[in-house]
Amino acid sequence: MTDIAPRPTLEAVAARAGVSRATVSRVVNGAAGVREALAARVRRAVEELGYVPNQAARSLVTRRHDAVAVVVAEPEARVFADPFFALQLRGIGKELTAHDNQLVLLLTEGREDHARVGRYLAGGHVDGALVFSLHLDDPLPGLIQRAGVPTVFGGRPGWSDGRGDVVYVDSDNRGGARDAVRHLAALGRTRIAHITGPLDQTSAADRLAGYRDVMADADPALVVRGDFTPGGGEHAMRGLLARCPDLDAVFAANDLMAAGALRVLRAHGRRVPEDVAVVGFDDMLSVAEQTEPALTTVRQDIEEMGRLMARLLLCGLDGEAGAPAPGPPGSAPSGVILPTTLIRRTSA
Amino acid sequence: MTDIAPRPTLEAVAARAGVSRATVSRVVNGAAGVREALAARVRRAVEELGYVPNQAARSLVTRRHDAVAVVVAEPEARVFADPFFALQLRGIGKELTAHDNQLVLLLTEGREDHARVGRYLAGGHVDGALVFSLHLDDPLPGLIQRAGVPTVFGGRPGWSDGRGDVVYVDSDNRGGARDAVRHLAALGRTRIAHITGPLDQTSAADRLAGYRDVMADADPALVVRGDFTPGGGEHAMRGLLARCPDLDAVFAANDLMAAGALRVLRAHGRRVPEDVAVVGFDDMLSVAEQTEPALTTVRQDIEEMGRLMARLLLCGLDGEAGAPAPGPPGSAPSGVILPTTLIRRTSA
DNA sequence: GTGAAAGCGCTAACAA
DNA sequence: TTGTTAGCGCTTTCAC
Repeated sequence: MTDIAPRPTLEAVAARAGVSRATVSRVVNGAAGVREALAARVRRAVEELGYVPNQAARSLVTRRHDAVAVVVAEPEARVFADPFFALQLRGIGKELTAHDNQLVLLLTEGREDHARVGRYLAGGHVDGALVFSLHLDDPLPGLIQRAGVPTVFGGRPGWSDGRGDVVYVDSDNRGGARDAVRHLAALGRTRIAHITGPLDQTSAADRLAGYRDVMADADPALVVRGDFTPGGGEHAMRGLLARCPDLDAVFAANDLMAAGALRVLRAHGRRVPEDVAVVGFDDMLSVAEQTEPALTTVRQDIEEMGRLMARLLLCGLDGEAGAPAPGPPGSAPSGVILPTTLIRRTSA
Repeated sequence: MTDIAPRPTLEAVAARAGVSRATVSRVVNGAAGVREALAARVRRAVEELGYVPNQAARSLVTRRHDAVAVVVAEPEARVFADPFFALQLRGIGKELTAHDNQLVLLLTEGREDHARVGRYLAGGHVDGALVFSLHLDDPLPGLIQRAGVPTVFGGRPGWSDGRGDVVYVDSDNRGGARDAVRHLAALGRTRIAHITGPLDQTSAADRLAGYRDVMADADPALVVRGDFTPGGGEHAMRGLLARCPDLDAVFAANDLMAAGALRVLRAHGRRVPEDVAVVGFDDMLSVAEQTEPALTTVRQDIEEMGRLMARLLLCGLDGEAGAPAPGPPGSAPSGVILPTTLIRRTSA
């Protein structure tokens, strides 16, 4: 611990420099209109006293905190296991830092924590929030809305249909899925299966929708539900193989499940891509490049998503109360959809 | 974004409840000495108005924030890749939450960010800091000390020799290493090699010291430097095999490197544990249980370390200025060392 | 038990 | 250009 040296105040600096508090404030905040001679005196006093502005006092009057909360409604274990978040966070961090904003990471490990997060946001600690991983029935959005904190969501919120002004950033999950399935079809595959993610997440639902866009009248038995984990992918693949032994392609809703599916296919003696072509989603390099064979997948620019979320939030913050997105004023729910690209490797 | 509804103040609640601000404050903060009837009226007013205290105003007077910063001086990528941090963070999070404190995660990606972190801490946003992953030459401790923020370090700081009042929590790296090497010796091994971590981290240095405690006059060629990564472990193992083909045991300074060493040993046709016994350090389950053969290793209770760090910090915070650790007042550098245990699996 | 009043350290009109 | 002044919303003596 450290000695609790009473930190010098603006007042003290002013006294030492022989000026008024207002002048010191101007210098400290880089406002124009202070004669250089005085400014120098002030800066020296600041230096000598080791003055650092009291943020609480400042925030009390400016109502700004230059801090943004990132809320991840997901148990920590998953957050840290998933390179997805790491990348997204990096994008966010870079953008925030560039605008001199602090990133405050709020972890929640279960529902009990949501109230705490709600209180934190409502307490006016931060200027805005970036919120991830909402499931359909999540109470957090409600809490946040009530807290009145400007928010940008990561991924299309499931309930965006109902409510009004929702800003979010998402990948083109549906379009990407369509590309993946079309690619398989172009390869001449006709029995194309789909392993979905948990359908209470819009990303999973949208990818399924993309699959259906192309495979409008496919055998329903070809669609099986997964959970975005490798184990889930294995399980789903086994089920698929049992029900539809004649399948010749699989589109998995993410790379992790595709990796699981690949293992099961091999164990069952199916060659990839000769017998069964496989496409994933995410282009999570640590997975997609390591599988045997390397995975053809749909790439999304995750870091850019993060950066964009931060930019959108900051930009809305600047524009005062409303008008967050660059869209026309009074425009409806504004989502920004980032494009995806199919990355061809060897699995399809 | 959301409409900027002017949040109700204490004043407003007081007016609505027909009492003074002081009374509302008392009720809101759970202070005793308010007649139940009044308290009920106040609570109702709070409810109706959706009142939430303005933390900036509160902090301005109380000088408390009920928030603790966790500073990880490590590129984000590593933080999120390493289950070590996840566990530690979980421990910290649990303890902080239990005491109604917020965890503010400060990520740094390179030296440029250190100044920003320093400013943040000095700005009085948090009551204290938990700091990790310091390398020997890190400038952060200096910044933090100057910021005058109570701090607990994760892992023994390299410079603790010089400065005074440093509180830290660490595993018994040296003792654990001794146990590991003694175990190998007890198995009858005599040519016991050691793959170290980066020696500018005290954990690595301490483990090396433990190895030397037991192998005082071992062939220096048996010690080779690694970097805590699997690749580093492989590289080190190859070097070892080339220099000392007669080695019959390896103690790696962490599980990741042990896993790499195991791969190389297998590639070279050495059987584990028959020809070469291998021991790791950490007991990182996702690694140690997955290796072939399963890894004998030194376990440290990482989550407990995190919890303890938080407890120490909070406890110091309560005790006002000084006396952080439970040690006698005026006691020197207080480090808390957690015990380790050897976990026997099949590799040794 | 309850209220009145004095700040916490800062910014932002407004005056000078 | 610089200083004066009035708060920001809250806690906390100190009277009542």
